[in-house]
Formats: sequence, C-alpha cells, structure tokens
Amino acid sequence: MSWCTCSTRRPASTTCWTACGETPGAWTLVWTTLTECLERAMRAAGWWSDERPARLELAVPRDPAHGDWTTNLALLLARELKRPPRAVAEELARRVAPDPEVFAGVEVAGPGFLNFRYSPAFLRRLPATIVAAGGAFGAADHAHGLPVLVEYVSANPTGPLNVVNARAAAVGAALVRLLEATGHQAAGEFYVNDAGNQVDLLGESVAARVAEWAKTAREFPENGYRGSYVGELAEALWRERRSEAEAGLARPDGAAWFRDQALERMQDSQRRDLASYGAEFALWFRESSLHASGRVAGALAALEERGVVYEAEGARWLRTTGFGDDKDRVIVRSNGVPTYLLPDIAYHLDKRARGFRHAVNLWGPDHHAYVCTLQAALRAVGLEPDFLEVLIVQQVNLMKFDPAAGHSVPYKMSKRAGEFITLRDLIEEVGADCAKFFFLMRSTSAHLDFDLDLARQQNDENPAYYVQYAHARIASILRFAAGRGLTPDPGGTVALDAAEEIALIRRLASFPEVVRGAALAREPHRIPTYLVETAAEFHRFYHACRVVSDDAARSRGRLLLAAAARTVLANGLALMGVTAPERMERAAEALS
RNA sequence: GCGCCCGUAGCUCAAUUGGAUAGAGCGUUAGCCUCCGGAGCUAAAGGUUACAGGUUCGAUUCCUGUCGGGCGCACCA
Repeated sequence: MSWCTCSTRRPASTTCWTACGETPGAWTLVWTTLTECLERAMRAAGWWSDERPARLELAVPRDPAHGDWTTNLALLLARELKRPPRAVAEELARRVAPDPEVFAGVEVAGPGFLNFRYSPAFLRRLPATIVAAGGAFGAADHAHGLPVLVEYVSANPTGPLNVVNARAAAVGAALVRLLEATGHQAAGEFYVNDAGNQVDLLGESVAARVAEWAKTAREFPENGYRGSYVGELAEALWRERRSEAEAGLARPDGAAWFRDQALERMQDSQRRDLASYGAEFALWFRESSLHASGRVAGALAALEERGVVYEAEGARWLRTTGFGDDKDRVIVRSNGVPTYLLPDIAYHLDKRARGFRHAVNLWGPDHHAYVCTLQAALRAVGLEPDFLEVLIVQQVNLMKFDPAAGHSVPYKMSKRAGEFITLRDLIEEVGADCAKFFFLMRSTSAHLDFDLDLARQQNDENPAYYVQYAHARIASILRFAAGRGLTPDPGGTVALDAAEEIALIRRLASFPEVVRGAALAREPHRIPTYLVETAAEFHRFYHACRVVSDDAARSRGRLLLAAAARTVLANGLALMGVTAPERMERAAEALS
C-alpha cells in the first residue's frame, strides 16, 4: 500500500482529500479526518469508548458565523460526565489538533459547540482542487463497495407507466447514483410481476380486442383492461402476426400466446419510456423465472425447515408474528397456489444469494401496509433483520391553474376507464429534465403537488431552469473569456477574498457532505435544494464581482472559481439525471 | 375500529436524523442593465411550526392525547 505524502498520511488507495496533488480527482471528506481528530482528542482526555464513533455528529452549520464544521460532541459528553458543557468543550478544544493546512483553528461557542473554520490557504486552494477532481468531486468511498440493490418502479406489465411510476423512476435512478457516489456498489432492478392473474387478464383483454378485428365473437373479460393501449396492442398484433393471432383465437388454450405477446410488448414499451427518461436498469427480473427455476418451492422448503410454517383452514401460514408483523400470513392457498408473499420471499433470497448485502425497495403508497409483513417474512426465513429497507414513494397530484378559482386545483383525469396521464404524456408535456427536477425537489415520503402549468413555463417562474441557467451562464462566461485569450488560473494562486467569493467557495466545499447526507438518509431532494442555493450563491458572486476585466490575473482567478462552481452544479445535476446545458435558448414567447 | 404517511409564511415546500436567530420559490410591494446571458440581483412585508401536555442544556424534529387531510387493512399483486 502506498501512502500519500501530504500531511494527512492517508493510504493513497483511499485517497487524499487535500489539494496535495498526489491523487488528483480523488476526494475523501474532511469529515473523515475531523472524525479521527476528535477521536484522538477524546482518547487523550480519557473519554473514549468504542461505541462513541457511531454517535459522533459532525455537521456543516446553517449559519456561516458558526464556522465551516461544527460538532455537539461536548454537549453529549457533558451529560455522561456530569460536567458543565462549556468546560468539556474547552478541554476538547485544547486537545484537538486539526490539520493546520486545512483549518485555521477551533473555537468554543454557544452552549458548548466546537466550531472549525477553514484556513484561508485551504479556501484559496479549493477551486483548483474541485476543477482538478472534475466529475469525481463530491464522491467518496464511504461504503467500501457494499453491494446494494435498489428495486424501483416494478410496475405491473399490464399498462403504461403512470405519474407515480415516473416519480419512482426519478427517485430510484437518483438513489442508485447517490449510492455509487458514496462508495456503494449499487444496481437498479425492475421486478416484473408476470406470473399473476393480472397478466392473464391483460392477455384475455387483448385477445378480445383482436377478436373484433377477426370479426369473431369473444367475450371481453369482466374487470378486463379497457385502456386505449389494449386496442393498440391488438391492432399491432393483427397487422404484424395475423396468422398466429387467428390460430390463438381458435385454440382453446390460445390465451397464453396473447398473454406472452402482450407482456413482451408492454415491457418493451415500459423499457423505452424509462430509457428515454434516463432510468436504466441493470436487470429486469421476472417473477416467472422464480417459479421456473424452483426458487419458489425452495423458499417454501427453507421456511418449513425453520419451523415457521403451519397449516390451518386448509391453507399454509407463515408465522410472521414474532418477527414484527401483527398477524400471520397465508403463503399457500387452500387451492395449492402460493400467494404473492412466497415468490416475494424467494425473490429476496435470490437478491441475497446474488451477493447483495442490502436491498432498498421503492414502493407506491398503496403497498405501505405490506412493508412490515415482508420484512417479518424475510427475518423468518433467516435474512439479516435489516436486509430489506422500503421507501414509500407517495402519490402525485397533478395540478392545473383554474382561472375561475384563481389558483391551481387537482387535475381531474377523464372518467372514461383507462384514461390517465402516463409517464410519456408527462415528458411530452413538460420535458424529462423538468419532470425529474420537480419529482426530486420534494421529499419522497410526502405527497407531491405537481403544477403542470408551472412546469411547462419556460420562464423565471420555473425553478427547474434556475440551476440550469446558472450552469449555462458560467459556460457562457468561460466562452466569452476564452475569446479574449483568458483561461482559468489552474494553480489557484490568485487570492479570492471578496465576501461573495468566500461565501461561494465555502458553499462549494460543503457539496461532498451534502452528497453523503443525501445518500445516507435516502433523501435525494437534498441535492436540488443544495443546487438552488448554490446557484443563488453564484449569481450573487456574479453580480458583485466582475469576472472578466482588464486585470488578467484577477480574471483568471475568478474564472477558476466560476469553473469550480460549474463543476459542482454539473455534478449535482448529473446525480439527478438532469442535463447541464452549455447554453439555453428561450422558447418563443408567442406560443399560446 | 386498527395501522402507516402528512399538517411549517396567502400558495408549493426546506430546515444537515435533537442544535445556535425556522429558510427558499411563487404571489405582493419598492429598487438595480453604457459592461461577462435580466431565465439574474437587492430590499420590504408575511410565523403561537394544527392544538394541548411530556422528555432535557435545547423540540418543527422524539413520546402521549386531540383535531384535520391522505392511503391502506384479502387465501388480489
């Protein structure tokens, strides 16, 4: 193992976070070294205990007056030690020795906070560090390659994707990127429920529509799928595969052909929609493969071996009570057919068997009652208690402006069966970037009011353009400067000491911590929140500090800072799956 | 009836898992372009964080109860 030659002496493989130049493009958080620094101080004071690290809290304070990093460690210790918090803080402050290349020092403030402040030299160096790191800035190896499977969307293949699927797709894809950026080995997966009677029903519905083309009598199934896409599927089959379709209608067991055709085509359609939306899945996992490979039967055997299955009322029950569920669940019906729970167990055993150490599932609001059940079932079959983590993606209310009411009201979808707004409609209406930005802007667990009119507007009222505009504006400045032969100062040698310059640098410095927090809390919305604030910080800098001026040295220094801001904005947008445009053109205002 | 999510400025939402003076956008009002993109910036106004208790140095955050909104409560998936 090689070691970085700078003062941190960190193993080069885990990368050095200072601008020492030994491992450019690599960035380990200040967080890591501050944690170690506090650990040493506690050991020196004799206050160390092994469970301490898990509780150690470091944060970037809201108020810049409180420094660049802060910890409430002394306040927590004071309770255990039964000593005044200020006294504990003072003693810790005497013993911590933050790297002088990075921190100007530590101060005790308020009831007993320890506040750390970056050194001027570190701040001056930072823009060059960020630009050198490029797309890697913000990423850090926190999880050491922990394999995590994120399952999301997983819509039934019986119809087009809806707006909640669109929200889940935006959140899931962002989560995968966030986990990768924080050192997880993350994979996205789509679970296809192709084995239930829903798919049979779709097949029957399509067959009935094909029969209309064939002028054959065939009853449309009760509760069949009546959306216009069923008719379109039928027409496509009739035009492209007429002889097979006719044979399928004639045979008593011909429904299977329609089911398989409908399934393939629906899945292709969903795959195309999601790909155009930037949600790529490493695997589309079919439930039917679990049955075919014997894994469902295997799961049942594993459960029985553990003695958590019993018979009652002609069915077989899983004793999920005792593992956190409030009642036991049927896994094999009295007619011998498994319920959905059993393949779900088999599926998660398969996830674990494929090497994933953790599973994150994104489910719609109608499944939240099932969370406890499945988690209990997985514990019953012997998986780690916290193997499965479920995030509920809450519902979306599409809103439209109502002139009569004077404000936006929920957009009423057509009452006709099967008519609803699809993911594709939404992209055509407001654009993929805008849709993703709006979905990611809000906390996943909260209901979302999606204002269609606002999202469609290409003007200053649309928050989605604000961040993109800042990025495009920086690109424009760099183009303008290049035309005058000015490029960013690569060495970061020019002092940037205007208040707006320092405020911007400090904000850029906190990006890796925001990424870490967003990934850890599974809260992608922290990224757009941060980016909006960062864009605002940049605009303030832009208005206060003329970038390209007659002073070439100063111009190059400010160009470097602008380039660093662009790097952070681009990296944040990339995490969201939103494009970072080099230039933006306003659409024609004349459009109705 | 039971369970889960939510209740923060007129509206839509933040608030770094219990931290310091609760912040943005939209809307309202008043300002800022001889100059790098005005899709921008500055400022004002707007709050008993639904309500009542509790836990502690400290609560929008945690606990209990009440009110209000949403979603679930199958041998459907």
